[in-house]
Amino acid sequence: MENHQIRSTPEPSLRRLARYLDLLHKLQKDGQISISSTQIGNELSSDPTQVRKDIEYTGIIGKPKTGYVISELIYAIETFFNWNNVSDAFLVGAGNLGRAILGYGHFKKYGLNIVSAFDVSPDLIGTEIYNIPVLDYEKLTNLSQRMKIHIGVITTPVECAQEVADKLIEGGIKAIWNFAPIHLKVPEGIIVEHTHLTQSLAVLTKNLHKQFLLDDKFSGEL
Amino acid sequence: MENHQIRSTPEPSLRRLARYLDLLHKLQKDGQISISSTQIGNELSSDPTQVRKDIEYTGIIGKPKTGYVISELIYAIETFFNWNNVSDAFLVGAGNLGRAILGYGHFKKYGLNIVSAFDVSPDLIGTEIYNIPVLDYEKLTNLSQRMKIHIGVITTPVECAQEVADKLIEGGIKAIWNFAPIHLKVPEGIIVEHTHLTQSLAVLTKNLHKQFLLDDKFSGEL
DNA sequence: TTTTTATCGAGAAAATTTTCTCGATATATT
DNA sequence: AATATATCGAGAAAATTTTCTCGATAAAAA
Repeated sequence: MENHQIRSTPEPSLRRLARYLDLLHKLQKDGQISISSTQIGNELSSDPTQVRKDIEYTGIIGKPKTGYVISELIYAIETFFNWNNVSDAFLVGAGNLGRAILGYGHFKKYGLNIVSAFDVSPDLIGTEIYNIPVLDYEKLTNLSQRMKIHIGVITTPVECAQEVADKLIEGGIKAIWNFAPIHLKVPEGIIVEHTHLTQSLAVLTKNLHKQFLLDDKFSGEL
Repeated sequence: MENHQIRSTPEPSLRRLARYLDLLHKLQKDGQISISSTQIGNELSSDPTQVRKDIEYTGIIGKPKTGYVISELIYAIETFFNWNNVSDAFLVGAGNLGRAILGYGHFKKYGLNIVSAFDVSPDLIGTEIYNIPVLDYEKLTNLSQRMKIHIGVITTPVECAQEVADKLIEGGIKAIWNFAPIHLKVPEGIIVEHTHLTQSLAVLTKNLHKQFLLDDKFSGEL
């Protein structure tokens, strides 16, 4: 009973694959037909071998000398992430960030279709944001059960995030994309992806700090 | 000339440290005085040894049996990231996402103070968003030079991101927080932190997919 | 047609990150 | 005061991820 898990793709590879996809869409628009790992590496400042290893996870096989056909590679990555089948999702918390996410119309290309937003504010309930209706938070559990929604996006203030998560799970949700800066406690088998911007800021400021030290200027200030 | 680099903190550790800080602020508000790596591990479902290793990077030393004094640990993490010294920053692109970031008032606690936003839209120029003035994009380079701004946040559409980055660098910016889904080409020594939500979505959907397969339901659909 | 060149894929090696182990020690309990 | 307990920090071991090496091969050039 040691290790029966499926050999799963490393998380860094998953993140890089998403970036390759962005690049591929762009190059395809520019009319390019095929691409090598070397070129991807050049474009994204990463190592060609690593690019090949990442791409291997999608199952596609390239050709020596030419690399991969862009359209096939796009299809392989999308299939790998199952982004050809779009999942409906609910978003809870129609504040600034929620609004920004509702306004970003491209998630459908990444398998996510937000069908309703929920909020407690009477001013918002009944309105539409970018054609997505804002409904009463009280109806969340009932609706997600009836509509068989599997993904919930939490963009509420941190104080209510755990309660919202509980409600979502009660309504049958399987995966939560959490933007509130709190670690959600969820039962086994529920997926949580925690996206908090201060984490990125931590990396940014630390690197900036390091760079300043390397530059040997500013050292007095730091 | 092999490896003269400063032994730098792993990026996953940086991200985790930011999460510890969130937790510590919360527990401090609840009146707790000290905390052990075991408790942090329980709260965030991570390994106590890993928590200790992460915390070691900040230089603080804990006590057996009791752990760390929360206020001291907060101070140590903030100092580690240099978040006690707030840096002024510019944001370019006052659309949905830009607005959301301007509206999130807590970045000051994480060392980032956005002093102005920039946009090309005449409707926006001259207005204020959450008390932050929106200025004409044309004035970007000039102002960032004069105000000695070192950090730029890009929340424009993907098409203009590279051009904006070039302008920011021309204006003397050292670090860019990029939300546009494109790999920016920048000269050596410029820090870029690329935050793109589809990367998180990649991880989320892949895990969800895997979970569904484990559950052995839905396999027909997938 | 033969040679050259660019790139793939696979396995090995290196580097990094996480997890394990354990002696030391501060606090609580007997 | 002596004993028990929880936790730290440091070094070792394990696991994971990245990078290197190289034979095979498809396309282009000679």
